[in-house]
Amino acid sequence: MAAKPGKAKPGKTKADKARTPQGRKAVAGAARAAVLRRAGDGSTPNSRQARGAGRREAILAAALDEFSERGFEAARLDDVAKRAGIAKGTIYLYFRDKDTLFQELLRAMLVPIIGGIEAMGQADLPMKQLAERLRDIFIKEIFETKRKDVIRLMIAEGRRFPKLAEIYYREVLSRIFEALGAVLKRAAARGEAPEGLAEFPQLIAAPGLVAIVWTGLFGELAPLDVRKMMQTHIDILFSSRGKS
Amino acid sequence: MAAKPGKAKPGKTKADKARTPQGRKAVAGAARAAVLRRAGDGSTPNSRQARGAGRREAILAAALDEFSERGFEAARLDDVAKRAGIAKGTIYLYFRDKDTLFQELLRAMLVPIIGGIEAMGQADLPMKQLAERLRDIFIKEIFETKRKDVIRLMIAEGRRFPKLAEIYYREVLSRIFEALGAVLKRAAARGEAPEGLAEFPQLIAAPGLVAIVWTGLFGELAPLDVRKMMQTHIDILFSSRGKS
DNA sequence: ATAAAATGACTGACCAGTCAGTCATAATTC
DNA sequence: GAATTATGACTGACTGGTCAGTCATTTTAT
Repeated sequence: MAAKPGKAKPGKTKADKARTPQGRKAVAGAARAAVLRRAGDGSTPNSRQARGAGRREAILAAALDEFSERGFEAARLDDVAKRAGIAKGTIYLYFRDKDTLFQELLRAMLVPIIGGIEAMGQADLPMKQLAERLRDIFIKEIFETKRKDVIRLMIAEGRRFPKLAEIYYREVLSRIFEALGAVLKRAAARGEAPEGLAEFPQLIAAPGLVAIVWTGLFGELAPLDVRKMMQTHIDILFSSRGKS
Repeated sequence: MAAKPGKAKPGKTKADKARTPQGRKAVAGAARAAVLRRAGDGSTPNSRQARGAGRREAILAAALDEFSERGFEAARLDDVAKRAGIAKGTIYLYFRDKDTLFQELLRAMLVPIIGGIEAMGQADLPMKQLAERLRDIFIKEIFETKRKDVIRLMIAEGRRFPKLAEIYYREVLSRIFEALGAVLKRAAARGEAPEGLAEFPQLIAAPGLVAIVWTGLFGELAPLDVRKMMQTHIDILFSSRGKS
């Protein structure tokens, strides 16, 4: 958060040229070649656009790793650049500043979550099976991917990005919980879900939150069998005598 | 860096006196007077000792506010000092560095939690009542106090302070969950708690975690009736047909 | 040849931690 | 008990290092 442009005047440039360090040129050139090879290694005789798109992806991926390893404040953009195999300045061709990079990262990772889940509200499965499928999706699509790190980031830093929290709530959570609430209400009418649960869909999601927070803090210290925990939870909520 | 007097020797003092900057003296004096007035404003004709004790407290209180408002990295010790009504240097008389201050703060706030809870394992109440009492303790002693902010801090920053996470796990969580597990096992034997729950006491605590995280992120946006949510949870876990 | 993209040295703000100096209080002396 | 000296809690200007963001220059694509 420092913006003190000042604006250097154009004009005196000629005089400076002599100062350019030469020794470095060769080295830098080599490193650069490697980078470019990497960027284009897929196959396409990389057009500008293709490369540009790739860059964005690379930056976001690197940023995710750095941010989730050190947190927003402690993460250094130099490291993000290094990890992405580019120079720091390049980041600024794709993102206005550190804040923007962070927010676009979370937004891009979090919003797509609804897709899969919202659709599920439609299928009219028995509640327990639906819950089990939900659990599988959670484990496969969130817990075992980097999305869990994104959620961790949201939890850890969300407070200082209220706009981000709002987006996440509006575009993701409120929709998921609304769908869940509807499903739960129907299930309760059929006697497949406890009364009152529909009002607090958070209680369905709670073990997921526990899983993410616990493994983040005590993962090595005291591993948690997440699938089993969630199964236990489901059995308690949706069947007096669970089958499996 | 310069001379290293450690305690100026008596003798040459006279000569130096002239060098003392004057312009500052008056200003500094005034500021100081204000500080001292504030420090002693309670009533005690502040003795050295009494003041010293108060300072530590004041620093910890200020640090809690700053840390939980901005996070560990972004919090500035100058602001902590300002909030505590002291100078930055003073912090270093009581804490080695920023890390230490942070860790001692969390440790001091978190460890005492066990006291109340562990005792409860003894009383042999019906499970549901025990759960309700637990919920009341949580709401009164954690959720409605600054301890919830401390837990939030632990969640947000704990990953980068593994030693702290370990202490928290060993000295607090493992004990609480062990006690809870035992209670749940007995309750299950009496038919008052679902089988399997004893293995995952985290499931009892889950709504508490939800409460803390939710209110931190979406508190203003979508308030959550924490007590009601927890009651719903208890009713589902511990009675087929809840009474209230 | 020209434009667009990328680079990385550089700048300036920022902040943890230091330390020489101050001064209220305590200890000692007369 | 008044005057003198010693103590150490407290201060805040300062240092050294860090890092977000800029921009003149170089590289690449067309």
